[in-house]
Amino acid sequence: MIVKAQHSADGGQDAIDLEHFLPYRLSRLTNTVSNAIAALYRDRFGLSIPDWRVLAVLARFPGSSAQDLVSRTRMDKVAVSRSVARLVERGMVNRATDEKDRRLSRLALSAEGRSVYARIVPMARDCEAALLANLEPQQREALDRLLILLQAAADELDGTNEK
Amino acid sequence: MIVKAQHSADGGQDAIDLEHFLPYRLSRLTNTVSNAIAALYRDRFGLSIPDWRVLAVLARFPGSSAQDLVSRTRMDKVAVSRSVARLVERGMVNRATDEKDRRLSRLALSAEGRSVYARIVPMARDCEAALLANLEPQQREALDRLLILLQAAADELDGTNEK
DNA sequence: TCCAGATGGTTGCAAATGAAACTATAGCCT
DNA sequence: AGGCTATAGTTTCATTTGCAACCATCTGGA
Repeated sequence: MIVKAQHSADGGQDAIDLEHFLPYRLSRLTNTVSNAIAALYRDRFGLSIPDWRVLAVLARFPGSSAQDLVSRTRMDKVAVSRSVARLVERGMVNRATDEKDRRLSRLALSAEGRSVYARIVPMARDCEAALLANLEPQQREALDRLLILLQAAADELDGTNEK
Repeated sequence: MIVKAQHSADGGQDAIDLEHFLPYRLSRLTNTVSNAIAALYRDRFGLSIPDWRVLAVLARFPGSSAQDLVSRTRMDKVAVSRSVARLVERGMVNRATDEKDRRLSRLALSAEGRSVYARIVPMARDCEAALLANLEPQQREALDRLLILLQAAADELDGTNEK
């Protein structure tokens, strides 16, 4: 049984309805999308979303270091370290120490990694296509612009609160 | 040092650039927003985002049961149970067993809870306003429509993969 | 050359999260 | 009434996550 809405003591104009609260809506949307995709990768290939991100970057930028992965995926460096370890372990990624600077690893997909990646790409594309299926071309452009603006505002917000 | 983009063996037209991949962009945006907000609530009031969501729903729907909270916040029932326990513990929420059905709890904000809530609402509004600050009114409407469409598509996607 | 500080990356630990098992109560069907 | 099934909510346990401490290597300056 769902309780009916009620106004708070002072009239309710200062209450917030989660359903219309932008951060909540974004969070809900992202969670739904991520869960659907995560299930897909996990069931078919035993990969997590972080794993997939690492593969995607290495497919495009072979020879990246872990630090490159951090900046390109915005993942935590610990998460990158662990994903890479898993993928090396499973033979999808090759790691070689850079000869010039022995602190960094040069990472790249193995043949196996490329093969897995090639099989995932269509699934990822299909997911994206399904999300966008009901949008007109101009709505897609609008979405693109909005996401850019929102991300910029969010970065601003994050930076402001920081210190 | 950032490695330059390279094409994969088969020409690269089947590679995915994370920066333009919608699920990744959504995830990134949501994480930025959530982290900024979480820091705000945590620093000022020691509340997590789940806690805040419970407060928000109880402010608007006093007398909700835990189950009502689950459907209104889309949180996991375990998360709801834990948030409620914390909030009761801290004196922000009152719990009473329903007399008609002794399985359910009737939850409501205490005076303290209302007071905390009243102080958080302006912060939440400010965050939302900051996000939307650079959007024209018609862009905000477009955003609203897009979020509805995307959420519907995401629900569809989720339901399809499910079984 | 050698030391101090910076950078790349991993490990350890503690908190957050989620699935599944469990307890308690209710409602239905005979 | 008795028992079966469903629902509300909590607890337990395994996994994930993130910070901070850590080790290794490099770089620049005395």
